Amino acid sequence: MSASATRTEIVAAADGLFYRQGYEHTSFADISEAVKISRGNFYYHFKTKDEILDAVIVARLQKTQTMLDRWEKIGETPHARILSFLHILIANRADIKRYGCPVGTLTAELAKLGHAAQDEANKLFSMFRIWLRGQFDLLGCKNADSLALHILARSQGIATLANAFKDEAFIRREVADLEAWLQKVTDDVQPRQRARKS
Amino acid sequence: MSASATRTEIVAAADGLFYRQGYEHTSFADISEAVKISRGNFYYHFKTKDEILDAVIVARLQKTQTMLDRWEKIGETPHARILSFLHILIANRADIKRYGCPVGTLTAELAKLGHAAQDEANKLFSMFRIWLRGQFDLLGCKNADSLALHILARSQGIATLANAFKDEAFIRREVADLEAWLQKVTDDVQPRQRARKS
DNA sequence: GTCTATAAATAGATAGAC
DNA sequence: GTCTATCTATTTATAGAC
Repeated sequence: MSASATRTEIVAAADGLFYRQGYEHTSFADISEAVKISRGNFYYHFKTKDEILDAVIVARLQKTQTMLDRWEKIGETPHARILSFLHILIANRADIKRYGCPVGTLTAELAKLGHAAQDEANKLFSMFRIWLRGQFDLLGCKNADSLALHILARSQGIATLANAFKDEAFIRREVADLEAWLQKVTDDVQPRQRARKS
Repeated sequence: MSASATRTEIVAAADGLFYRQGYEHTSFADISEAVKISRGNFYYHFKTKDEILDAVIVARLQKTQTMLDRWEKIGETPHARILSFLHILIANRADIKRYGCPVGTLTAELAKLGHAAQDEANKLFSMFRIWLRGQFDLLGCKNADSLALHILARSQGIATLANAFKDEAFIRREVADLEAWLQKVTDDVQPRQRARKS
C-alpha cells in the first residue's frame, strides 16, 4: 500500500481511538491492531506518538472546516446556520452519551497532561467560536463573541452531563431550550422576522 | 505514623494529583513522592490503584456533602443557597482555568477508560443534582430536576471553556448570566419577592 | 509500618532483514 | 513499505528484611 494511504488509515484509526479511549490510554499496539499493521511499520510513518496526535488534530480541524463550509452553504440565514451547529448534539447523541464531546474531552485531557499540542487542539474550539461569532455578527448582534462562547459553553455542558447520566431526554430538552434562546436573540435584533419563526 | 494518618495523606495527595494530572497519568511513584513514602510502603495501605481511586471518590463525596451542609446552614432562602453553588465557579476560578472542574473531568476520564468506578464518580454529580433539585423544589418549581440539570450543565460548560481559553472575564459574565436566570426562575414562582432581589 | 530489592507486564521507540 | 526481534524506560505489584 502507498505510504500516504497507510498514513491516512493510521490517522483515522487513531482519531477514533483517541476519542473513545482517550489519548494517553491509547497505545501504539491499539492503533496498529486496528489498522492491521505491525508496531514496527508504524514508525515508518510516525516517529513519535505526539506526531500522531498532531496529525489527528490537523485531520479534525480539516473535517470541522468542511462541516462549517457545508452549514454555510445549506443555511440561508445566520439563524438557520447556528441551528445546524446546535443540532450536532442531536445527530451525535449516541457517541456523546458514550464518549462525550470529541473537542471538549481532548482539550481537557491535554490540559491535564500539560501536553505541547494543547494550543493546537484549542484551535478546534476557536474554529467554532470564530464561525459562530461571524454568524451572530451577521445577525446584527453587538456582543457576537460573547454569544458564541455562550452557545459553545452550553453545548459543552450538555455533552458532559449527557455523558455522565446517559440521558437522551435531557439532551433534547436542553437543545430545545437553546433553540428558544437563539430565537429570542434573533428577535431582539431582527423584530420584523418574528413571524418567520423556523 | 499511624496507618490511618498515612492513609489519609495518601488519599489527599492522590486527590490533588488525580485532579491536576488525571487519574491514569498519575503513577504510584508520583503519589509516593508527594507523600514522602516509598513505593513499597504504599501497598501496605492500598492493594491496587483502583482502591486508591475509590478512596479518593469517597473523600470527595464526603467533602461535597460537608459543603452542601454548610450552604444549607448559611443560606436563608433556596435562592441564596443556589447562589452558593454558582459562586464556586468564581471562588475556584484559578484551578478551573488550569485543570477544569474536578467532577466533570474525572467522570469524563473514567467514561473513556470504561472504568469500574464510573458509577461511584457519577454520584458526585448526583449529589449536586439532588441537592439542587431540593432547592428548586423548595422554591416552588414544578420542573425542579430539569432546572437542577440545567444549572449543572451550564456550570460544566463554563468550566470546560474557561479551561480551554483561560478567560476569567468569560467566567464572570456567564455566572452573572446564570444569576439573572436564577432570579427570573425565582420571580416566576414567587412574584411577591421580586423586591427582595439579593 | 516502612523500607529495599525485584518481579512481571507494558509502554514508546529502534535495528535490520526482506 | 512492512515485517520480526529487540532495547530501554516505566508501570503496577510482590517479597522479605528491619
